[in-house]
Amino acid sequence: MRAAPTILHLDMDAFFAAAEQAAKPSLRGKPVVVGGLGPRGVVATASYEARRFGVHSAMPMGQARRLAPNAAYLVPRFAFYRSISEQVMRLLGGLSPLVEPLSLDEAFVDLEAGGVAGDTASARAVGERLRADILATTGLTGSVGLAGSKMLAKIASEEAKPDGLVLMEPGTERALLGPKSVRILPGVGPATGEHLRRAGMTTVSDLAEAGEDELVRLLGRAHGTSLYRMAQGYDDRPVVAERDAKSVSVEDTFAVDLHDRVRIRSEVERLAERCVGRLRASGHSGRTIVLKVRRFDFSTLTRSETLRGPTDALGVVREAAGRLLDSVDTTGGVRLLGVGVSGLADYTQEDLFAQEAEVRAGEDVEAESVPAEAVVAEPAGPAERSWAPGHDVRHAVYGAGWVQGSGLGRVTVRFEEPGSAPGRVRTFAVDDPELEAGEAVPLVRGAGAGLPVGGGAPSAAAGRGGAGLPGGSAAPSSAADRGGAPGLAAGPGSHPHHL
DNA sequence: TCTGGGGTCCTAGGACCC
DNA sequence: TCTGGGGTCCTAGGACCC
Repeated sequence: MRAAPTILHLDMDAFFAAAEQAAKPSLRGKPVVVGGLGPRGVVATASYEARRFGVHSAMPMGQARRLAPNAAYLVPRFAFYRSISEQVMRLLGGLSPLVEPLSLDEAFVDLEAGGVAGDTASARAVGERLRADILATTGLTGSVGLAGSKMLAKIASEEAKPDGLVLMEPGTERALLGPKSVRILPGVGPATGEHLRRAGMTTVSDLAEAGEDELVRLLGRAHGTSLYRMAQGYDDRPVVAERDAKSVSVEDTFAVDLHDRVRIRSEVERLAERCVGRLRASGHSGRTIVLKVRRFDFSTLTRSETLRGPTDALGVVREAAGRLLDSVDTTGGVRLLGVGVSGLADYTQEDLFAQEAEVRAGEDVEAESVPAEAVVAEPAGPAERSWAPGHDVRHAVYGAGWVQGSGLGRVTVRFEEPGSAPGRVRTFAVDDPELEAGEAVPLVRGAGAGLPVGGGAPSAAAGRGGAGLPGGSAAPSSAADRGGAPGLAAGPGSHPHHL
């Protein structure tokens, strides 16, 4: 808790949806929903126009479509968002060495450690200039909160949304916080909120009045004490730049429940491959293998096994996951499977135990020598389609555009790009030889320099020559996006945020 | 067309050890 | 020979966050 509001929290406004609107002129000012388009998809981000219809994050897509039938529904393009995120994080890095990314669109910055602000006036000036720089560099708006602690800075940025800045003057926090709902405090979700409500506490000042002992009795040691402190506006957590990953996991929800035991096993094996690909790409090995199963009725269970030493060997992880599956009853059907590795070692190391097990398992050396990238790039989920809505394409005659929809052997493309006027729509056969996957066009001319969208070779900034990227990154499939490995593998040390 | 995917942290019980 | 008390590791589950 410091005397000057020098902790900054940045939160990009409706990030995924705003990025799509910036890339697609015809969508500006219109409701846009980004999320899974399969039968079991949920909303990742809704534009502010879509929110007016009641659409919000984590809502099932079906419900969103009922509320906003005329919105544009797009599949997320993580590689594209990541490239924008890197531009933003670079701007933050110019303010301070202490930048703590929380996700692609959110971060804390310690302005005091950066020596760029020491009082209210300078902090506000830095925040406003940052917002202007972000707009100039990316074409997108972000909201800024400034306060003397992380918690208050985050609450401030929430109040600033959209496209604003709120500075909480130290000394005013208790008065500001007191009347607000307990739900604004970090760590108070639906369950804790309901728990507190049943105990008669709905506002932050209710918590402060209840006292620490009462909160600990209700919520447990850790949660109770931290909530009591937060309710008084007290929070001295430092901004931490680098945090070590603790686990790596992959999971798939299937369009229809799986019943066939053989199919379930093969899916678990494929998940193990993807998981190991990601594990290796991040330069880790791990000791504990976790299998996750969500049944037809949404009940979820995990089974784990801890090895004697860390491994990054595919055979070892696959065998362990298989053993864990043996202990799970799947009658009734399975809607989700996941494989994870935790207990990560700092670096990949030679592991005699793992190699031994590998040999016993009859692992063929060939599979082990497959590069991690190749494993990750394998076609993934059942939801993969050739022409996913929202993806960039290029037509030999009409130029750059994006997929508006496809089906019945046809694909509809709108031809426009960030700097153009809203474009018009044309329809082609899905196998039209003049149509190919395209690369994302930089949102701001000249601002995207040195920001390869897929994390591959550096590409010319404003240049959007047809075959700029190798097929792997430019493929319409979102496999590379979903894997996330290219981004992780691309910049050793330069990307403080993990996926 | 009811509920994604990737994470983090905490709790609680049992095993095991001193 | 009627019960201590910690500490650590492992497993499973749950809440929460974006």
